[in-house]
Parts: sequence; structure tokens; C-alpha cells
Amino acid sequence: MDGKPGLRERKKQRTHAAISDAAIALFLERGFNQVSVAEVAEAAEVSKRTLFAYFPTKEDLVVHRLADHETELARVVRARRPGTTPLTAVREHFLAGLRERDPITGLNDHPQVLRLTRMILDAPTLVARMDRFKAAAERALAQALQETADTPELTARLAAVQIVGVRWTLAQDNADHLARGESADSRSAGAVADAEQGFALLENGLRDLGSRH
Amino acid sequence: MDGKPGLRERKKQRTHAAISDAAIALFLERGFNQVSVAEVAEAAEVSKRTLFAYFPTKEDLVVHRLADHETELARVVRARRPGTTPLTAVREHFLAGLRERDPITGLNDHPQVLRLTRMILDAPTLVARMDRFKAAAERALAQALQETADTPELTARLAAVQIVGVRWTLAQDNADHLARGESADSRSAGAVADAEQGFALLENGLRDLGSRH
DNA sequence: AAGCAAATGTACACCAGGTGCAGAAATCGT
DNA sequence: ACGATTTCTGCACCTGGTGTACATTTGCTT
Repeated sequence: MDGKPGLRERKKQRTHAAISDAAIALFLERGFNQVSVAEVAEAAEVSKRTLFAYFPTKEDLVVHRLADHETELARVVRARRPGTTPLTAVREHFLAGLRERDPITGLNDHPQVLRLTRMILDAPTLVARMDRFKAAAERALAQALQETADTPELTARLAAVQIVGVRWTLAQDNADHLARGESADSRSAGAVADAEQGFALLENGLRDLGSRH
Repeated sequence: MDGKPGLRERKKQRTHAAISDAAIALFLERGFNQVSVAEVAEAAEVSKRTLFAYFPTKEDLVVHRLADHETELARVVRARRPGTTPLTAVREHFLAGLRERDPITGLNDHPQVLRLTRMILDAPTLVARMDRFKAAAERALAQALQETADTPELTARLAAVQIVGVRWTLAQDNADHLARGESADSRSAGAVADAEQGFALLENGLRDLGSRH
């Protein structure tokens, strides 16, 4: 059906990749704020105007690579085995991610990944973009919960917020450890334990949160 | 000791207020993106440079009014009566906010508030800023939990993310209802019920989230 | 009351992200 | 091979934000 993408389409994809690659390379080398889009455009041999035709904002030059992850949890929940609870599906997926050193779990210590993480954290506008990203993931998950767990809308949204928040925090925490020099392998056990604790908290609630003062 | 603020200080506060008021008025009238900071500066009879001396970014012209709320939950948790659980303290505080129609609960239908909410939601950069705001609230709450509930750091952060997220979602939901024309009074009962449900979810966990598919 | 130091405000030039527009160049279908 | 359509480009322009050098105001001292 679509055996031939057509020259136009192919060229578009090449240009897209060329711009993105040039951008990431420059950003990693000198930092997000220290590189102007004009420089990126020049490095990619494209006009500034064309660059903005492919990527609506400078931040998108980085963030578009995570676009798939935006709906990842929603897909996991939708694809769960019958009889499985959404929370269980997400937990298992996250633990699998840890084992596979999926960068999104924060447990990947390849230099490239570490530098990328560092670069993002050093750029406030990129961090802000990540928050928007997280919010979008919440919405997607909420919808998946509502549709597959027979849950009222509000409950779905509340649950989604909690689940995404916990997963995000766990990933952040792993990334923090690695940023301080720990290796993925040595962090691994702690990461698993922390994940188990986080998901247990989600499952059992905050009932046991201290009442002393 | 500080009975007299001093002329310089008073003038500063007046200028600060003048700029902020001019900004809000213009933004409400024509929308955040449709007003340039230059116009705000002119309306406040101040140079652009001075405006930026008072407010680091355009968004701050709006968001600075919420600055107090950033640490609100943290303060509530710290000031809770002995023998009270952090979660209980937050729930009671939120319910009190609903009764008092505190705008931050989303249950205030004064035209000014509605228009402000609308204005913020219509401006992506402001929404992004609210997300940053939320993240800061999470950090503050996490610290309060850690210090007053004798909780390990990660647990505190996980709990904080969940609590702030739920409260935020509840407020959003109320604001949505009012934005669709419902009055605060007619929404009130539903808001309370939803809040109870949200906090119950927090307390009891997501254990009962459907496993069917 | 005078006068000086510190703080504050201003004008101006400048940078970077982003957009509108008109025309050049490439691609596509025939 | 050719016209129609997309895509790319250069250019002018707007806006948020900053650096700098100078003017003004305030506070304090005597």
C-alpha cells in the first residue's frame, strides 16, 4: 500500500533527522542556552525559517524524541493482560524498564544519556517543557484508565496523577543517583527496592503517614 | 524597630503594585499574549527596564500573586495539631477552602476570578508556569513531611507528589465546572463529595482500581 | 540645611526566539 | 516536458529580556 514513501516524504524525514541531530550534537557540546537556533539551522544547512517549519519551538528540538513516551503508560494500561490491575501493569512495566536500563527510568548510565539528562536539567525552559510533557502523560493515562477500568472520569484523573507522579519521582531519583556518579549496576538494587516501595504506597495509600508532631 | 518602612521602601511597594495592577488590568482586558510588556510598562508609567527589575519575566506579572500558595500545603502540614495525620490536615484545609470559596480550590465564581482563570488557561506559557509552581509546591511539601512526619526522603517526595497532584486535580475540576457556567453554590456539594473521594483515594490507595479488561 | 554615597530609574543599543510574506526552487502528476 | 503544488529561503519585523552608562532620587551624616 505504502511501499514507496515518495521522494518528497523521504527528503522530509532526512531533513527532520538532520536538524534534530545537529541540534542535539550542538546542545550536548555547549549547552542548550549557549546555542542559538540560527546556529542549529546553519549546522543543519537549512534556513532558520525551515527549521521552525519542522520544530515549532527550540525546546521541541530536544523533546520530540520523548514524544512516544507521552502515551507510554496509557498504552501499557490498555494492553494489560485480562485480570491484571492497571497499577500492576504499570509496576511490571517500570520494573522491566529498570532491568533493561530504559533511559526513561533514570537508570541508564551511558555517557550520552547522562549528558543529555544533565543538559536538560541545566536548562529551565527544558525542565518546564518536561512538566508539560508529564501533564500530557497524565491526561493520556486518565483516558486509558477511564476506558479500560470502568472508572468515573474524576477517579481516573486522580489515579493518573498519582501514578504518573510516582513513576516520575522514581525516575528522577534514579537519575539523581547516577548524576552523582553512581553506576547503573550499583544503583539497580536500590532502584528496584524504591520502585517497590513507591508502588506499594500507591496501592496501599498514605494511611500510615505519621501523625506525630 | 521597623515602625517606619522608609520612603524608599514605600515607593518600591507602590511601584510594584502599580505595575502589577496595570498588567492584570490589561491582560484581563485583551488577553496575556495580546499585551506586550512595553505596553504594561507604559501604562504603569515606568520604563521597560524598571518593570523587569520588579518582575523577572512577563509571567511573573500574573503568577507572583500566587507565590504564597506555593508553600501553603507545607505550612498546613507543619502547623497541624499534634495527633493529626498530614493527610487529615490537608483534607481539612482543603474543605475549609471550599467553604470559604478560596479561589485556589477552584470554587470561587466571582467574575474577576473566572476571567483570571480563563486568561491563564488561554496562555500556554502561563499554564507552563503553573506547572512549575506545582512542582515547587511538591518540593516544599515533601520537605515539611520529611521534617514533621519522620519520613524518609523518598517516601516524603512520593507522598507529596500524590497529595499536591490530587489537590490540584480537584481544584482544576471545580474550575472546569464553574467555567462551564455552574455557580459556586450549586457546585459546592459536588465539590465536597469529590474532595472526600479524592482524599479517600489517597488514604486507601488504588488497590481497588479495576482489573477487568 | 548641604552634600555625598548608595540605591533606583531611565534611555538606548542589542540579542534571541519566533512569525509573515513574497518569491525562488524542488517535486509531483500527467 | 510542463504546469500545479509543496517546500524552502531570505528578509523584515515583533517581542521578551539583558548590558551598560548615565541621570535621578533617597538616606544619612555633619
